[in-house]
Amino acid sequence: MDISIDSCIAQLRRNTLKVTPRRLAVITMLLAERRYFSPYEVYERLLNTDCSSGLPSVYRILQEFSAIGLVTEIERSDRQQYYFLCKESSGAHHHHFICRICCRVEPIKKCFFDSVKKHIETELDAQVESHIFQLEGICASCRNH
Amino acid sequence: MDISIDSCIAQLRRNTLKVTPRRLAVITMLLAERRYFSPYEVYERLLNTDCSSGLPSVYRILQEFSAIGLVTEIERSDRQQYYFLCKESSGAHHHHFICRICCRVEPIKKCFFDSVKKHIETELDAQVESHIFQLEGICASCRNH
DNA sequence: CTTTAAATAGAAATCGTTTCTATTAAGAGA
DNA sequence: TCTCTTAATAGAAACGATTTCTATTTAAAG
Repeated sequence: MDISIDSCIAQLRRNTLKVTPRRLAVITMLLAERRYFSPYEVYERLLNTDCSSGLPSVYRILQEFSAIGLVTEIERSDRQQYYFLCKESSGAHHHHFICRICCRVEPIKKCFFDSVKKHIETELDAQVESHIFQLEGICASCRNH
Repeated sequence: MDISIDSCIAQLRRNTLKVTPRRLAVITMLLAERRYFSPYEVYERLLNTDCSSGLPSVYRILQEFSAIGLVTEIERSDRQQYYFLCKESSGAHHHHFICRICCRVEPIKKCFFDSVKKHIETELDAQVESHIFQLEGICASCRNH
């Protein structure tokens, strides 16, 4: 099943979050452009539209969306918040590739962690519980350009 | 070669950083306990010693150390700064395992990235340039307890 | 419609981090 | 060992991302 405004609305309802114009505006924006945004960028984009939100509201909306898995947070070296709407909406564990040119994010279907976990646990004699894995580079579209 | 106060001092000299009591105090502290610290924690520990530093100085010292590769920064979900002194001082690319109990950090000798890079590049038709990889769990010492 | 709890605005606070300026001290050279 | 230059440090202040607070508005259940 592909992600759409309707599936997002359904996800809000499933989590008893009200379907408000501001929330829809944020979702619509994230759906239109599949890249990551800072809360301030979202705020800026919605300014001067009929569904602009205050900056604190944007923060809250994005945090709520993140809490229900509607959006995903990524890691950046500036240690600030960035969110995007992942096309891999199934909720299955996966990782992301971020294009440093266009800031779009691609899900990586295969997680290689299981195959190396045992090696690492043996090497360290530790119990590995979680991992962070994220890739950066240049995406197909930006390369052919 | 193992890491020691002397090898740290040599590294300061190599990078024309002066060997000051405050810098030595930070190094000594990080050497004694191989876990990660926030700048504030370092500041706190040095308070009421003969080599205490102001908080801005601690931030600067840790940033300088990080810039010359003497300390390493880790990622945490609270998006704040944390540094530790890695026993793997060779400078070769490697990753880290963080114990969520004792906050100690272990280097992982083998990086599995090269073996999966091609798979990912083929899957995405992208050029992968860098990656973040970090593990968390319970270390050997904390498990046997 | 009414009602109620959730959502939002906007101001203000918070807090990790950085900047600024005056002072101190490391260490190179005499 | 002494002097001098420049880097290091202290402490106050600023900064800026994020959160909190309170009053107001609104979604949506009944």
